[in-house]
Amino acid sequence: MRDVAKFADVSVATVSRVINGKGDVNPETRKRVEQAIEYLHYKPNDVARTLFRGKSKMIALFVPDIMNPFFPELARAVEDVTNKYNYTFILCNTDGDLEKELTYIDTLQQKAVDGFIIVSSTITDEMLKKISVPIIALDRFFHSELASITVDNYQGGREATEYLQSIGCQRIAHLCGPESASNTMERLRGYMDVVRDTDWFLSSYLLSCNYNMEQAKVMTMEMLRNHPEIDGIFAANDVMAIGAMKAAEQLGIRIPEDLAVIGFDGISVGEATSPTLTTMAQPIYDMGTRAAEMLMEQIQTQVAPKTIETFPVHLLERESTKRKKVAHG
Amino acid sequence: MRDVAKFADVSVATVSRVINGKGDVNPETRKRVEQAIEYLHYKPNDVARTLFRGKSKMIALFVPDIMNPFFPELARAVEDVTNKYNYTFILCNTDGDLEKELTYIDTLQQKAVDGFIIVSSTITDEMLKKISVPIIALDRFFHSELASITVDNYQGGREATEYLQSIGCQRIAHLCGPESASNTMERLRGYMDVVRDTDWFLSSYLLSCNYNMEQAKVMTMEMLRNHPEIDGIFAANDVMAIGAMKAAEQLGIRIPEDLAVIGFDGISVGEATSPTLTTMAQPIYDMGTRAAEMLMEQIQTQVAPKTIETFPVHLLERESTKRKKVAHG
DNA sequence: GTGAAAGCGCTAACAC
DNA sequence: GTGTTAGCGCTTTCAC
Repeated sequence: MRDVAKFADVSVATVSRVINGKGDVNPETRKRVEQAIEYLHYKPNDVARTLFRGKSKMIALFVPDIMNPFFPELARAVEDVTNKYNYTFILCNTDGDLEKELTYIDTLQQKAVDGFIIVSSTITDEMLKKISVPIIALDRFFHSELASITVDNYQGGREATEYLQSIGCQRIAHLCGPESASNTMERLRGYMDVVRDTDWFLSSYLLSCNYNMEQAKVMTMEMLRNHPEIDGIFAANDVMAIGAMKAAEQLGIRIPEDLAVIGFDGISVGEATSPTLTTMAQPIYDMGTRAAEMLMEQIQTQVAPKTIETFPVHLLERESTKRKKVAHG
Repeated sequence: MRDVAKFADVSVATVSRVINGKGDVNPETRKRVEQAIEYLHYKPNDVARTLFRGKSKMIALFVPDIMNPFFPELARAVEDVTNKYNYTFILCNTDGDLEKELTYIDTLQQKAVDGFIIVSSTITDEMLKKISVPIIALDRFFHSELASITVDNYQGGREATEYLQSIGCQRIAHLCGPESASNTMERLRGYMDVVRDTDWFLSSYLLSCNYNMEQAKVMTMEMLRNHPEIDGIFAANDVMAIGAMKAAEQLGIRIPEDLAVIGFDGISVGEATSPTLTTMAQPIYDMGTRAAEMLMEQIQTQVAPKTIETFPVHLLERESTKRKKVAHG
């Protein structure tokens, strides 16, 4: 910058004015400075700016694990928005581990990140207190004091279950995610409200699986052996639904003829399985976009409106439930 | 920091010494400073350190698209290593777009990132010249002046093709990736060296598909219609292999009985399809780890040894090729 | 319209 | 063993 100033025969202050387009600069001077910048290939040092401003134009996204296909799409959406605003995007895998989250928070705040978007089941007040910049909860709800973007998980759980009924399923099991995650608990509630008062419901139709495919497969296999009467499975995410389908396949149970399977999320892998997976699709990319936009707004305006936004889910009917509709009941 | 100094009744220089463990500090003074730090919850400002040092302890990974399941695993590996070294990890989706890459390079160097790991087919000398920090090419080779981590793509292509022959395939087609990518060109060369001199090979058995599932499906469908004699497909990545399987399914062609399919990469989605996908598996996580370790080393030692490392691939035999072995020829 | 100078928070000479 | 100070590269009052 000093070089530029010298070259254009002005002071660094003027160079700064030109770069930032702030303050009045004589058009001729401006031109001279611009040429000097061009000629010297000058690029402002962002670190120095950050030091002065206390803002880095970086935001971070915390996800439990990027290897679950749900999250790359979310990450992609956030990155696209941050690019639009000329921000830099930092992705952090937390493994759902509070320690890791806390470490990331410290490190990143020392680097003056301007905001956080967090997918986490382990958000604590301690954690929130540490964070002095805007923060948005995504995919999982924490409490009403924290701005959040989620889908209507309860409604989704309900619809998925009712849909299985509507295609003729008489015994519907549910694969639930980890208890700590608010989203899966809501989906469970939706399921329970449909099945609780039926004459067939058994508590052993309810499996707790940690959003994990391998585990879902093993547990489903055992359940289907003990309960051959099950003719429908609602899995709380697509990855578990795929595990359930693998289990059925291994047991020689046909999908969808003997057993209908519906997942939750709408990840594109669901199109790659055979049969393709019916699912309650979330508008994943839109949610990521919205969360990022909201964060940008909070960063720019300095106000945190604690908005709670809930997106709808929609039924994506594919092969794993494609039966002729049957009258039932 | 001034607050800490005041509180501990020392100068900022001493505080700095304590924090960095450099220079001699009287044990008692040290203790006092440490207590002050503790008491005031002091965290050093990393931006100021970066400004002074010219190094940010951040590295960036460029990938074409995080939504291809191959890359999350790579990204995960890199992140794990950067965490180990207390570095911060920045993920960038380039969409294979040179403009985006160039923009990222500028932005990040202004933020003083310490190194780059780049998965790209569009690396240019112009790009390399812009980068004044260590850089490693991953998954795709550029030229011998640039350190790189790849697999033996030629050997993999060869083995995949020979394997299809060994299980009795008589007419083997190949789905190729984008011409600009060195990896797919090598796989193609491996395939060609096996089939070129056979009496059955036709140039129309060779399809160019851009690593894209939808496109692979459409093109495979057309090829299988025109060439019902094809009984084996080697796809240059798993995503295209899945597209090919979808195409076969839609045409009522049975896998593996009528048509054997082998992919390349070894992404875990290959286990979720049915039939599960046979593939030439790359040690994805190891490659990511190695690239990151190599970068860390170059950053620390300031020397760039231009190492070219080639990892082996191995055959992962799954259902999409599970036939009884047949004598042939 | 432009320049001089202070200061963002830290580190590394250099004194003492 | 510890304090003083210059300076990393930038922005922004405050004079002129």
